[in-house]
Amino acid sequence: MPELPEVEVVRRGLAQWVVGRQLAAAEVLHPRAIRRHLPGADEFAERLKGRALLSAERRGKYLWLPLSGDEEALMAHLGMSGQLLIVEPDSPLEKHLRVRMRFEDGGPDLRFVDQRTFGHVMLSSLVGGVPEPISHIAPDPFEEAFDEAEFARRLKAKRTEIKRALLDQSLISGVGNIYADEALWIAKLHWARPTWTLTRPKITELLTAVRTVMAAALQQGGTSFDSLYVNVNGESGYFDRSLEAYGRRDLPCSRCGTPIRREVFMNRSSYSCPRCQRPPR
DNA sequence: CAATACACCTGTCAGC
DNA sequence: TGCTGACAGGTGTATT
Repeated sequence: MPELPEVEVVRRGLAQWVVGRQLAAAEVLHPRAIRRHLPGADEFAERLKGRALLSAERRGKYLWLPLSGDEEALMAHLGMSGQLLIVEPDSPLEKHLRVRMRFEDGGPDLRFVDQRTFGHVMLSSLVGGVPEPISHIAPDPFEEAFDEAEFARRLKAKRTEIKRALLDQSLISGVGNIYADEALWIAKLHWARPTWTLTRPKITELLTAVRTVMAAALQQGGTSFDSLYVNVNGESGYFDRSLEAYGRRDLPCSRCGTPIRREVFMNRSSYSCPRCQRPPR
């Protein structure tokens, strides 16, 4: 479940179902799932044993659960197809189960399931409350720490296109391919618009669009085109019905009726309205 | 330094 | 029916 709204849906599920509980055992079923945990699977499992999960935190698309004891956390990134599921301990093992965590209370497992294995989990120290491996990730636009003036300054200093900048997690985190296209559609900006030509008011408008579309998506439980994108209980979100650009090739723009076009940019799809979002000269 | 191309995976679907 | 190629919500690393 990848972009910010979908990850936030998962964070809320974790806060409800695993925070406050004590881990009994962790089992790594696929080494690739912990490839960023350099000490390896045995150390990962040993270090988790007996630790309590204190809270559920998120920055952009990264999740972490601070642990009792030392200043460290269980961190997760869902990649393209990762899921964190809460399931009864006796329920059948999922086909793509990568890491299984069991609890002292005998209650539901926390399972990391990931078809494509682009996601990962690891243990990491906390630096200023944030996992050390994501110190290079910028705050997301819902955080107190997000500095709009700083974002605007860095954006204008770039020599690249606006969509590439929106997807740059070191500039602003949490935005992915769907919500980048949706926010650009709302702000009537073409994906190729050079960052340095944007005025400060237009940048503010774009940021408002990013926050608006992500907040709306969160209210609908996120965007789910298929069963890969589900909350901790396996349920889909409904925001796909509200998308204005993404995935709507040849369908009429809701503002002007012009068919939405699909173009390839950065080796992935970009959807936009040819009339509302004029390409730069 | 900054910007870009590519690799990393499994699965589904359209077209032949 | 296969088979092939395109495509899928992301990001770390290597290369310019």
